[in-house]
Amino acid sequence: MGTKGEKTKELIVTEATKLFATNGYVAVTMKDICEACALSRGGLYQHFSSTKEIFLAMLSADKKDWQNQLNQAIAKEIPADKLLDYYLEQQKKSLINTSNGLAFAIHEFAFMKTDQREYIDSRFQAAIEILVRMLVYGQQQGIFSSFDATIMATHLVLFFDGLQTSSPVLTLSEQLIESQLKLVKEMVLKP
Amino acid sequence: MGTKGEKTKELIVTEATKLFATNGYVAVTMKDICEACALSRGGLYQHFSSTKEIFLAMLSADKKDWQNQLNQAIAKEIPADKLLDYYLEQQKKSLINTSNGLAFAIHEFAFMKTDQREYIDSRFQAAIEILVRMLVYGQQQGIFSSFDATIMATHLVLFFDGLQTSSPVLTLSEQLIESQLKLVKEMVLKP
Amino acid sequence: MGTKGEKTKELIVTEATKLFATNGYVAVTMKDICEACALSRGGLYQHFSSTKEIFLAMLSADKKDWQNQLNQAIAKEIPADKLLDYYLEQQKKSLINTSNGLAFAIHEFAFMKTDQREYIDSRFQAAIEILVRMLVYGQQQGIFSSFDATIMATHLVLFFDGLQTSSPVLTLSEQLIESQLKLVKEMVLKP
Amino acid sequence: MGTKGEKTKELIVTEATKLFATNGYVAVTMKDICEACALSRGGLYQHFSSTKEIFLAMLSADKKDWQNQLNQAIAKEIPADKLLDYYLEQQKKSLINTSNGLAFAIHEFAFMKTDQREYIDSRFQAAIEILVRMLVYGQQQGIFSSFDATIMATHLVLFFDGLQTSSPVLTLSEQLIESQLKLVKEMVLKP
DNA sequence: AATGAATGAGCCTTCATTCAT
DNA sequence: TATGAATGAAGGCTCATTCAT
Repeated sequence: MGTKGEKTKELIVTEATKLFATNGYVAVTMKDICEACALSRGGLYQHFSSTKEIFLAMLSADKKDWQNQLNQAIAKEIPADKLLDYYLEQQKKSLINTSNGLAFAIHEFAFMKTDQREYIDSRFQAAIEILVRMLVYGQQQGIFSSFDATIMATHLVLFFDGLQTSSPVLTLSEQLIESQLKLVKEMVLKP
Repeated sequence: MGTKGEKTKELIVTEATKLFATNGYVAVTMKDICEACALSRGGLYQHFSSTKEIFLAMLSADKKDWQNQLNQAIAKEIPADKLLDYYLEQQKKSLINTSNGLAFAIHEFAFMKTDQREYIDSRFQAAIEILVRMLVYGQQQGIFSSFDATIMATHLVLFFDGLQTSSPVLTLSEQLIESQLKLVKEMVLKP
Repeated sequence: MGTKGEKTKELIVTEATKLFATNGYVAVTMKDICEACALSRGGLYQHFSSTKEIFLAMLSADKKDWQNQLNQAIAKEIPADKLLDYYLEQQKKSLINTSNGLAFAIHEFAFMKTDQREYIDSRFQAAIEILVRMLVYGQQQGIFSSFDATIMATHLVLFFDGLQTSSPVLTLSEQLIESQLKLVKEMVLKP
Repeated sequence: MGTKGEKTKELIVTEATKLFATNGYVAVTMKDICEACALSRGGLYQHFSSTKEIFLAMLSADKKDWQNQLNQAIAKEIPADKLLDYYLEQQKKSLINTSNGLAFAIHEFAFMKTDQREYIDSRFQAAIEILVRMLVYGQQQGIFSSFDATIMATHLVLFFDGLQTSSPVLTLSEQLIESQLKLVKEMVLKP
């Protein structure tokens, strides 16, 4: 039922997420988070003792969102081409979202905290698995071209990763994004 | 004839590059660079007054390398498929190179120093242009599939960017890399 | 009821004032103040983030003292010649006070921080106004000579300013000071 | 006949004087002077090994100017009231001169370098002596009021010192300066 | 739970000064 | 004489972290 402590924790993660999205991982200090939450030093430390902890808390919350997205889409048994559209739509949305620095922050986190590599690897694998499931599903329905689903999924994950990570840094036109999404569709769908 | 000052500058850029490749951009301090060069604080500051300056010096040196690579490959008038192989080979090399954190460091730099966005944009555009030239060349020779060269080039640049940036973070198997390169070849070459 | 923070702030201003009086404005570093207060770097910075801030805090405290002096003297409705004596006495006191470097420190501060000129101007004006009030008062009582009160007040303020500022620098004999005060009296009082 | 070395020395003193007048004494670094003279570090140190040395060189050059001014005025045997006018005119000139920070710089120097107190004292005495000579001369001519010449001279020197030192710091109107000069005249001249 | 004062470490930056050339 | 590379010391500032209240 959400004790006060839990609410504060949520507040912290929410505010910190904004900061990470805007400034990346390393640049965010405990002090920044204190200020963003209007919390004192001691108050913050009561709940988390480092930005790393907060970042991890954010990631695991995020993961659940991902899984939910997947579950919902699969549960609906939508035709594969609609699923693809949905997937691309999701990617587009988070590309356009201004505060998309999160993708970058995650990279940064992974780079700095080598001890978290396993965790990052598992996220990567999870992203691929989801796509594989979708691609195989489309091939079974005869809608998608024949290709090695794992290889293609990996390709797409890496591609979108590049796109997401570059988006806060490069000026990517709406048109560029559209044409890239169209290309992906052509790669996946049967001609 | 290479004054003492110029030599020191080169030394600094060289040592700093290693540090950036290993630790990313933000994590490298002027102090680190001092130590790596066995130079005193003041000695370093005589030549560069911030890591940003050093990073930019490194980038512009790097840019020249890129241009040289292009010029050499084009000058040799090699058949398009060989050129593609060469390109993929280059990508693979820098993927396997342990100190490939540079790709990440550049992203980090771009993210932090928003005032350098133009510069980063121009690097991105330059990378695409090179590829476009190669792709069109292959299409003229009838070796490459018919596709919009600019869109495909953009796709590949973003994909390899994702790959390069992820490589120091994820455990990418040799096999995974190979299969991805093969996929790219299939996308580009006529069946 | 005087929180710990406020007490520390007062301590800082007190100690810093001593340092400014002894060494002038520019020569005093945050480090010096730390040491004088037996406070760590961070501890000091919690309260003030520059010597400028501390100096301004000191000045505003000082200003109140001035105003109080004025109020007290005026409230007592003392005859004008006694008021003059009191004023000269005050000047003499702060001349003899060893740590009178404060007058110099204020000049130095004003010279360095041109953005504080308004503040310094207002202090100058305030000093003149106080004197004008006293001089007019004495003229109304028929005790002071007839002169333009503002011009004379300005003259005296500048003169005492020169005297105060010079006193830590020049070896001014007791006798010299006495004769100067006597001269001022002759200038102001009716023969 | 002005060797190269002497010319460089003069250049250094000239440029440094400008810097002192603008920034005061402490704020001027050897580096600043190097740059102002377009001279290398080593080049500057060849002639002077500290700002203190340069400042002293400047002061002694300045002293000669003062003496010359005196000699010229005295030699011309001008009536005392003209001499007074001339003196006041000189004061006014240097008050209006923008770069009048020199007066402040000298105070600062005196404050910091307590070991130079004797030197500063002698300057003060010299300034008084000059005035005394003038005042006595005027009294002998029956043009000046009767007052203790030494005391009045001291008063004027301190007053103008306060004025000169305050001028770069306070916004002193032309009118204020005029009225002060007039007051001084009234104090000195017979009614 | 929360506050905010205090500590101490670490990096940044600027200079005076020296020295080989 | 003059150059400019290099040193090292001094001070500035910001944080993570702890602790008494």
